[in-house]
Order: sequence, then C-alpha cells, then structure tokens
Amino acid sequence: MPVPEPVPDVTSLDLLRSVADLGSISRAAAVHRMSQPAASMRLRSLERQVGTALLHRRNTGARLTPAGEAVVEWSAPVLDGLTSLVTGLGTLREQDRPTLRLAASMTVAEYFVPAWLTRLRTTAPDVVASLQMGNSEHVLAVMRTGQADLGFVEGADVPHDLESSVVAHDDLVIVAAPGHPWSHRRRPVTPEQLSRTPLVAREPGSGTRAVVEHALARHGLAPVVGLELGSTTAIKAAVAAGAGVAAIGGSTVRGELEDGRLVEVVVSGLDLGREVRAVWRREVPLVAPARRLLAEVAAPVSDRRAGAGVPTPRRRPADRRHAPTG
Amino acid sequence: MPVPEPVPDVTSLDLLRSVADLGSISRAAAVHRMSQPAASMRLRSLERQVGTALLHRRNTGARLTPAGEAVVEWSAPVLDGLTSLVTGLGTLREQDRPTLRLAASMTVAEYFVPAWLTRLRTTAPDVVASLQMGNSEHVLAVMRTGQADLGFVEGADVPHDLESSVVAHDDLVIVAAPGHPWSHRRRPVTPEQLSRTPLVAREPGSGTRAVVEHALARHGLAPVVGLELGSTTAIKAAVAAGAGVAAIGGSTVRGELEDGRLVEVVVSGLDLGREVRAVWRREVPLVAPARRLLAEVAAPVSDRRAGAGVPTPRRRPADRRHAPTG
DNA sequence: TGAAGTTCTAAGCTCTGCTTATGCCGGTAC
DNA sequence: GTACCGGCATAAGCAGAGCTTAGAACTTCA
Repeated sequence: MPVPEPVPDVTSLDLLRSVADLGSISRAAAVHRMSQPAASMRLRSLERQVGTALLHRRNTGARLTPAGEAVVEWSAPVLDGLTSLVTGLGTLREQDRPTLRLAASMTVAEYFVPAWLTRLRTTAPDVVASLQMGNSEHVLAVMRTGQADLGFVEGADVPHDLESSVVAHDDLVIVAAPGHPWSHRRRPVTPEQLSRTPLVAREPGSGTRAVVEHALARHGLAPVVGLELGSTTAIKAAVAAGAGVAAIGGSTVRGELEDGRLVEVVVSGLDLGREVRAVWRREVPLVAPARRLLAEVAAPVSDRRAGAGVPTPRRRPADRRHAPTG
Repeated sequence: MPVPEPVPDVTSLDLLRSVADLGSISRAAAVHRMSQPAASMRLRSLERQVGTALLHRRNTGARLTPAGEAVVEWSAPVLDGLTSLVTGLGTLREQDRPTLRLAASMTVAEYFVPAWLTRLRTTAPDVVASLQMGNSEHVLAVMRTGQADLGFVEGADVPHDLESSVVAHDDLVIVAAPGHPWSHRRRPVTPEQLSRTPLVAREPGSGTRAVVEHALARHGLAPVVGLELGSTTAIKAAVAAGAGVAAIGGSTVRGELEDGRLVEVVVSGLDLGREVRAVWRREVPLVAPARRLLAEVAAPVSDRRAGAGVPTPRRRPADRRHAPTG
C-alpha cells in the first residue's frame, strides 16, 4: 500500500523546518544551497498543496503559523528517518577507504545499525562506515578473518575466540493480523496453544526461529511451522494478510504495531528474550571509531531507550506483563 | 540542519517497497499508477544512487537483494511517518463536510493526533477529519459551543460540564544539550538545583510551564526562567544550541533523545507527570466516528505503547492531576 | 535619510521524468 | 519442439517542474 496521495515533497518539508529554526526564508535557502526565490517558491507551493498558510511572512523574516508548527513537527519523524536512511545507504556503497568496517546480521543491520551510526555521526562526523550483511555465521567468519572491525549478531552463542558485549535487547513478540481470533483475546495465550498453531517463520537455522524453539522446549513443546519465508518483510506481509501468527523481533514490527497493521499476542510464561551482541577479535585492539561506536551504543542517552536507537521492549524480570488492563 | 545529501526520492523508496510486497516491477508500477518503464527507470536510478543492486531482476519478476531488503526496512519509518503526515495534512485543509471534527491543544495535535488518525484509518478508511488547534481554553470553548465533536487537552483540569477520559500520558522530561554539564552527571539532579538553574520555557500560561511550577512548588521551590520562546521547536533548538535546560513533553523530544541531539537529565523526586485527556459534551451523544476514535485510542494495540502512537514515558503510580489550566 | 535586511515577481532556460512503442528473454502449455 | 505469455529493458519525443539571475517594494535600524 503506497503512501496516500498527494505526497508532499520532503525537500520542502526540510526547508520549512530550516525556516522554523533560522527564522527567515533566505537564511534557510542559504543553508540548503538554493537561491532565495527557489525556496520561496517551494514554500508557497507547499502551502498551496496543504491549503493553509504555514508562514507569517514579514519583512523582518518569517515565522510559523500554528499550522506550520504542526507540519514541522509532523515532518520530524520523516526527516529524521530519512537521515538514518541516508546514513545507512552510505554504508552500502563500496567505499574506497572506509574508516570503520562493520558486519551485522540482517536484523541488526536493518533495525539497529542506522540509528547507531546516526548517533555516532553527531560525535564523530568524519567516520566513513561500511556495512556487510549476512547471517550470524557469516558475521563471525568475517570477524575472524579481520575483514571487519566490529560485528553485531543477535541471540547467538558467541564463540570463545571472540570478545563480545551485549549492546541491546530485541525480544521476540508474537504477532497476528488485527482480524485474527487471538487479536481479541483478553487472557494470554498459553505456550501449549501456541505450539499447536502453525507459525509463519523463517527457514530453519534462523536465529529468530531458534529462540522460539528453545522457549517452547522449556515447556516440553515444539513449534509447528506452517509457512516458511525468506525475509522479515515477507513474514510481516503474510501475517498482515491473515496467513497466521509469527514470532518476530520486537524492533522489526514497531511500526506495524503502532498503526495497527499487526497486533501483539501475549503469551504467558514464555521467555522470548533475545540479546544483540557486539563482537570483535580478542587479539587485535579495536580501532578508534569502533571503540567510539561501542561506547555510544553501550551508554544509552536515555534510560528508556535501553541502548538502542529503536525502542526495545524493556528488560523484564522473568514474566512479561499480561494483557492491557483496559 | 538539513537532511544530508544525496536525499533519495521517497516515491522511489515507496515503489521499492511495493516491488518487495508484490514481487514484480510491473505490478508495483500498476499500484502506483505509473507505466512499467517509469517504475523501471526510477528503480534503476535509485540503484545507481545507492551504488548497489537492490533487485534481482528475472523474467519471472523481481526479488530483493539483501541490500534491497535493508533499504526497504530503512525506508519503513520514513514512509510510515509520511503516511501520518499526509493524514495530518488532510485535517488542515478546510473540508467541505468533515465527518469528524477534532480540536486539540498544540502538543496533542502535533504529537498524538496524526498517529491516532492513521490507526483509525485502518478500521474506518472513509472518515474525513478536520483538526482545530489552539490552547486548552480554546479547545474547551470550541467543545462547549459544539464546533467540534471531540477535543483533546493535556494536563488541564477539565470543567465539570464536559465529559473526559484519560487517553495517554505525556510526562515532562528535563533536557539539556549533549555538552551541558548536567548531561554527564552520574547522580540525579536535585529539585533544588533545578530551581536554581535558568530554564528555557514557554510563556507564562503554558500548561507545560505550569506542571514544572507545581512540581517544584511541592518542594517549596520555584523555577527561574532564563529565556521565553513561543514554540516547542524554538525551545528544542535553543536547548540543543546550548542555551540551557528545559522541561518539555517527553513525546516531543523523542527523536532528539534517540539520536543524541538532546540528553535527558534525571531529577530526583520530582513529579513531572502529565495526562492527555479526551473531552466531549456531556449532553450531546458522541457521533459514530468520534466513538470509534475514542475506542481505538483507549484500547492500545500494544501495552507498551500506552495508548499512543508515540512512545510515552511509562506510567507512574504517583498522584497527578495537579496541572492547572494554562 | 541612507543602508541593509527581508520578501515577492518576472523571464528564460535546463533537465528531469513521463508516456508510448518496441525488442529481448525465459518459462510454460500444448 | 513450437508458440504463447508475462516480465523487464531500451528508445524517442514531449511536457512540465524547478532553478537562476535581475529587479522592485517594503521595514527596521543607525
């Protein structure tokens, strides 16, 4: 489902934000390296599209109207997300001489690395990073051969020849489509019920799948897999389309849970905890940017973010909470 | 600070996501109402910009490469945010006949309403909403005269002639710039220290400011205001530029805390809790879309979202309801 | 009163991006 | 084995969006 029309131009939104920050159209234009009339035109066209005045234009500068204020704030997630995206894209291009070579499993690469790098960029703007993606074994192999400076894997037992450190938690959640019977339940699903329900899952060997198997095994149970798909995106799409329920990293379904495309199913007494670990070679000292990134990641800027740029379920003692008390 | 160049075209990102969902370029093109060659060109140009292949093109369709998978996931926050933004923009345009007329205080309008409407759109796609923004008194006045179907205010004592219900919590947080002395502190700041530090704040009469005044008053203290600014955006910019510390709604600084533009300062023993309430007329039954929205908002899809589309500081059992009208 | 700042308007040009029409390739059915 | 169908790429031509430079009106401040 595409973004509904009419899609406003993000450059214009960015420009509007700069006007809000700088207090004048011409200064904003300068920051964006365009002529002042160009900026003026863009903003006017944005206002025409929105159907409301966004700026009070005075000869002393320009200030936001209330509607403009709202648009700027509504744009913030988009622009911030775009910044993370650009940071991520930068790691894909094969660099001539990256100063920081990262390797990460798909999940970590997709949902954690860009946010971390965005944060790193504020303290060390000149670090050029490259990112290699693969499964956990691949990451470990790359680390051993010294092809990367720092690696990230989730949920895996890290071999003893590599140093490691927990940098985040990404507990799994059980999700279903909004129309699914389990989406209306008032009481938690039991592990036994879960084990009898066919799951949408990744291929055997996936870390995500292993966590579910282990969690159920503690109750003497084993999962039934009804559909195997190759990517997180495909799993989410299948579940949303009503193909069944799935166990999936909490960070990966954040957006879907927020706007109701997916619904979380609470399962009682099941430990779906999963750790994200940084790994590096024991015998080789960490390069400076790697040390820096590790420090950034290990020292959360806010206690409710739990060390990740994306919200992670907060570490629960043993049992997770129960259904919303309503 | 603008989004760093080169900014990828969001339409192309949206298109790529559709290719991932639908498995073929031509089908994605159809969904986006463009010709197949146009889609093909856009995707190729996106790949050229990224510097890596994003799609395996086969004569049976197109599938994502690992890099493509990453780009799709990295795009998700941008595209979802854009959807919310478009939803919000739709409420600003003066409608001919909106089916749901909302009124909200600035903070609620900026940080909660779009996410709520996005969620509502999944269950009731045909609802056309309009949104009126103002301060709390304005919202209450609009509600009394029946010019809106449902109102939202934060932290205000709701008069008895209006019905109300808590729909979210938006506790204040104290923030400082990353370089600020308080950003390195290991022990919490005391209320007394806070009261001696000049704050960046809104004008007197702001609900946010009142919460701080009350919280400090409990310790027999009063805040010192060093700089008064008219908008949330301005306050955040000033604090980030090192102008001092500020008390500000937790939801409004989410992005800044995530990427480290601002740092949260923990203050011991200070109750900065604030509620967001829906208000409506007691004597007039709620129109259907309003009831629906209220139900959506009151029944969080995920308990860790606490009823809002944006993360809110978690609920503290502490006594609140001390925030007077602004 | 003059200087410097802000904004909008106007004209011309460049260049992106779309469409339609066509070719190539591989799988699939008969 | 052959013919068809679906999918993607290429080519040519057109239209429109958006930028730049140049200039004018207006306000504030010294």
